Amino acid sequence: MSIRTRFAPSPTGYMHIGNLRTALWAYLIAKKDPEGVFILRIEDTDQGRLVEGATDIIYNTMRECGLKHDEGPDIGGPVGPYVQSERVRSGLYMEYAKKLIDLGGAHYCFCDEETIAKAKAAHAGNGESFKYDDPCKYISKEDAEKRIAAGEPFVIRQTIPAEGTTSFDDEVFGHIEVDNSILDEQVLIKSDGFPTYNFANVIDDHLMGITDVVRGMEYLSSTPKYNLIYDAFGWDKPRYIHCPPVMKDEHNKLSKRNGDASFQDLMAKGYLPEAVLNYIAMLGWSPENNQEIFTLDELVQAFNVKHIGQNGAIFDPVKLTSVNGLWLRGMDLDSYVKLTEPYIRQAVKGDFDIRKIAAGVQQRANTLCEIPPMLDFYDTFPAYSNDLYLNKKMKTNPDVARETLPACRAVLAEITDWTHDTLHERLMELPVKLEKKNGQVLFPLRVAISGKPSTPGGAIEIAEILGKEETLRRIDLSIAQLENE
RNA sequence: GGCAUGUUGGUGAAGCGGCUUAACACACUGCCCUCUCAAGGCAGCAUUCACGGGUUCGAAUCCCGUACAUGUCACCA
Repeated sequence: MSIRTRFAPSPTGYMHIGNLRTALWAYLIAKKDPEGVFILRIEDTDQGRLVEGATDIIYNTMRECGLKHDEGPDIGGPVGPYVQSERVRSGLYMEYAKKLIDLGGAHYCFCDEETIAKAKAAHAGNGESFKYDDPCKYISKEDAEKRIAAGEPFVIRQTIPAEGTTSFDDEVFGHIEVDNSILDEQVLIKSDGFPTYNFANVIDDHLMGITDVVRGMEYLSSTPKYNLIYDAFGWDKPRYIHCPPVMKDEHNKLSKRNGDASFQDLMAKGYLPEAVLNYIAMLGWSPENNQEIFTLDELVQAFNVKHIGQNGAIFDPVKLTSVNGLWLRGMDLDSYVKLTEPYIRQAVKGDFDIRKIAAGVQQRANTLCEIPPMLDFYDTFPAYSNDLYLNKKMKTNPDVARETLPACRAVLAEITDWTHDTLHERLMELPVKLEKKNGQVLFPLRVAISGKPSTPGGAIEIAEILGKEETLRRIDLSIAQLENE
């Protein structure tokens, strides 16, 4: 049987990184099987928490990442609808809930919240798990139905066997076993007629033929309850892959509430979707070899549930930045130019060769946002201090500059073929002639035409891009500044 | 508080009884290269795997206890 996985987010806000990673892993697990199907399902049974536009964010993020689903609300599929609120309307969950009541796996409950809260308060601090002993369990079905017909509000709760244990084998955490006595008789159908996550999720996973349930480990301890439902219906249970959390630091999970990085934020900060995906795939998972950079397709090939770890992984923006830089540097120049031109143009409005500027920046920028600040000296020659000529390693200082700069100027003024090769050839004659080191000639030149302590490119590259006229103009200004000191 | 799960360096982590005086990557430090900064190359960076006990000829790897952390105990997902 081919693998079917699903990503089932609630449209309650932005897509955070932990969520995205769950989606990615679910995708990888499905796609590892050539016949595998990856499904997108929207879980919007909590009408009160819906956030407008949240569904679009989910679609957009998935699309930007290249996580294409095979079935989902927007593209349909054989087991739709793929939005839970639409399924509610067909009465589907209620129907299954009633069936479950007949099978002894659930019961009607008329207790109000106050009663339950009181029972809980009375129990507090006695050293045991609280479990509400629902008196409604003992109401006969006939009586219950009479009360419902009379208009009394009700919920449907799961009925859990008082004794015994329930266990399952998680693909990541191994064998998990709990006493039924501590399992909560959770609400399956709310008083508004909507199912809870706990119920809708089980029903839909079964109806949609999900073979591998991939979700956060916060569900680990409630999984036995879900299995009890599968068992009551006599359904096959899926494989479970519970994912360890993605943490912000040692103590806190990444969460949107704290304003932690969402996928959108990372895009705005100049990261590539491919790099983000690449990085988060490895939060809690590691490949069998030492490969670090993976395309999505390579991830599909390399991914293996057996190598998912059990402990929470801290999201490290520094490492992400490094991975992003590797991606950026690995691009061919054409694609790089296309990608970065808007960023370059933020800083460079003048008529310069964008391609050459891009080439200089490619080996240096780790994120797209680092690009503009590197390039601010092209349009306007910045004010700078003569102290910039002082560099111990290069053995340069303002005096050296006073000596070499005029020589550079003279050589450059004569060049008619303003190309990288010619500039290189002619400029490299100078150190020999002046009996200086290369750095003593080229370092001051670079400072003199850029006005910056560091630049994306050396003197020759920058001079080439600036053009002859502007280069000479800047040298003249710099020589004048040196003499006025 | 009950229950569940986890604990390898600053970070991600490999390892799952001997090949480990713990791989790899990021970060950091130093050196090399070099027209700056990067990139690249090389080297250094846990004598030790939360702690305590046990099993074993042998343990990061198995068992028990302690501590700590996270999750869960909602008509939220």
